[in-house]
Amino acid sequence: MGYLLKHAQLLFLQLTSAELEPTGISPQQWAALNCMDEQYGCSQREVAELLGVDRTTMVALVDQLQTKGWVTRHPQPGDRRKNAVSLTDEGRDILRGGARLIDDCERRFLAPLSELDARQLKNALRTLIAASR
Amino acid sequence: MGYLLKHAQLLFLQLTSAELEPTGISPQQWAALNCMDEQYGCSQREVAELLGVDRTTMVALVDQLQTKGWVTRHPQPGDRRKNAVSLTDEGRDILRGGARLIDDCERRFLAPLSELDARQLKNALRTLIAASR
DNA sequence: TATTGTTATACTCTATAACTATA
DNA sequence: TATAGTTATAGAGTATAACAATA
Repeated sequence: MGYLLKHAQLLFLQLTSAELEPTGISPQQWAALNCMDEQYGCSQREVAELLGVDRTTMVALVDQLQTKGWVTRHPQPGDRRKNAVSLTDEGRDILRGGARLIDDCERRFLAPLSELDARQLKNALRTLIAASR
Repeated sequence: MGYLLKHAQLLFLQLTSAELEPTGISPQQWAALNCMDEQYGCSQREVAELLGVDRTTMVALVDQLQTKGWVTRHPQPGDRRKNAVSLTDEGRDILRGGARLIDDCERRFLAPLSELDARQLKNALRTLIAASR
């Protein structure tokens, strides 16, 4: 089981990394943009929790995205300790472009399986992850 | 898909790491022992290939296992560049003990799924990995 | 010339501890 | 006293380059 999960994960990561490489964004950066878009105006802390990374790791991640001009930080009005992170227009473009490429990766990755098997695989993984909380 | 694979892999790794911790062996070390046992007398290079790690990484791995007295290195008679790695009696004991613990982890990990779903999950992952070669 | 094992080195990803500013 | 963000630092885990021994 350990071997299967590790190697499947590595294969998909390599696929998406290669596909996103020309756009200058990493899979992790894309995942961060995706969180920020879905949860508009949420704090760095909340994005970190959704991604499952440490809040110190999040600092560097947001730094990178800010340097590229894809996100902005502003103190939240209600609680000035928190940085609300939100996407710029260019960030939204990058997010959308990346989503197309990642969807394509997923289609190719799952191509060896029937549509039913692919759906069941995703459901099984979702069940295992949800059960561990 | 990336999220699902990454987090499922991480969960299982944490489970096995914690379970093996008292025995002083890591999941990766156990996997190495398992390869060496199945492919008796094979070279470091071959084990590295099966595990999917670099040959330089393999050196440190075998160093650790040798320090603990679980494996031995001897030049292969046919090709003296190669180190045949094989398990000591104690290494075989560790391998067997670890196998019991890992089986137990897998049972607990897959418990939220029906037996059929668990079997299909493993088959799907195997298919995806095999298709990528 | 190519391959195996080795070493030294560096890079990536991540977490821990200590600091600041706010609450 | 506790929390959000930050910084510096250290620890895994990994790969790259160069070298010796062997083929």
